[in-house]
Amino acid sequence: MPRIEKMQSEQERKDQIKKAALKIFAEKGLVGTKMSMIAEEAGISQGLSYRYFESKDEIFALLVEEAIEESRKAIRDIAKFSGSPLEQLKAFTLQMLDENHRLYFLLVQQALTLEVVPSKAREAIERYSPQETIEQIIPIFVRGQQEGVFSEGDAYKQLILYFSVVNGLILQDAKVIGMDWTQEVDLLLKILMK
Amino acid sequence: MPRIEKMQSEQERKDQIKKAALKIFAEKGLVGTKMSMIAEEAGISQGLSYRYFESKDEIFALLVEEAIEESRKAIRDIAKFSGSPLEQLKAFTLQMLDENHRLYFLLVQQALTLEVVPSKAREAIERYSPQETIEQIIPIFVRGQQEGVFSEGDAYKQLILYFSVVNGLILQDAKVIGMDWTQEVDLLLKILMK
DNA sequence: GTCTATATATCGATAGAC
DNA sequence: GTCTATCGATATATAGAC
Repeated sequence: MPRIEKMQSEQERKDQIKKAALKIFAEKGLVGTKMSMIAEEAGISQGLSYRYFESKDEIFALLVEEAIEESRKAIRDIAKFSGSPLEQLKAFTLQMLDENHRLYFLLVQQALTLEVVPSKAREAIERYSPQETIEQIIPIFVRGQQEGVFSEGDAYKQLILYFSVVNGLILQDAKVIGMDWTQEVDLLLKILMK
Repeated sequence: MPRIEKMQSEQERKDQIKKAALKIFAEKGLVGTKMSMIAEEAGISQGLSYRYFESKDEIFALLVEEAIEESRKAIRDIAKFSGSPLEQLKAFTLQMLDENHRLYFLLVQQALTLEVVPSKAREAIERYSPQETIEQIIPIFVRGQQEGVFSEGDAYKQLILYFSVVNGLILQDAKVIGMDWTQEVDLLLKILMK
């Protein structure tokens, strides 16, 4: 008879470690994160993580892949969301700024920018280009342009700028003085509007 | 007779190491930067840096202080710059995005956000609050409001958002697809405008 | 399964040869 | 003045006790 309870526990343990690791990685980056920090955050001993994961790099790569998948999912969701182009972009922006998504975005940012990443994570990151995100949003933006809501001109260029701005805000949010950016999304969207 | 040539060489060596260190620190952060990376970037051996600087932390703290001084100088310059409030803010923004200033801004960002910084750098950073930057720009912004160029409402809040956005762009710039943000400053300024 | 103790690798910093 | 070799500290990863 299979001991389902035990299997659940193992998965829960893994999730517990991953959750702790995500928080620290997103804040401190790969090299800035020590396994002892992850262990402390998870409330376990330093050595125990290695019963559930092979290495620090493996955990990092795993989280990066999850983060990218989450990002893709967020883009798919925006298409389903019924509303004007402006409302769709606003909803997507709010989702990016959402507490649950922030850590993932920060992690990808770390992987994109800050360090020599493990080869597994490197591969995932290379497949995941900013262009990929933008290109899926272009149709929505163009529709907004046709309706006279968004500025004319190069859609790709404007969206790259916009999402750089949002990404930048997420990066800042963690540290800079407590401010609820979600209230300010309308200001950000002015970048794109006529 | 003093050997001026030798003294120049020593200072030049120091500057060479500092320049290399700034580039790596700005990209990788304090813990992500290895002394071997700095040495390689400067084209010297790993041990030689220690003839010119006491420690990695000392170089980092030194650069942070220089960066903050540069930032303060940029703010002083904007006041001297004659022009409309909009032109002044545009000039300041362009200066922030300028290649020569970017690395310094990135470094301060690293010190503000990513890690446990050496106590010397910590002190400099604590004296240098984002508020300090904002508060000096508020008068310019308010003048623009009175002239009907900028949006009404809380000047502090709007400027915090604006500079978070610019900081975010600088952070992205290093890695995201080659794009000359300076051409897009007018789009950014729309955040502040009516 | 979890912890403590330890082997191994890496990096900051120093010493010594040239 | 610069490099190479090495020490000491710290961190990753493993081994062994419970």
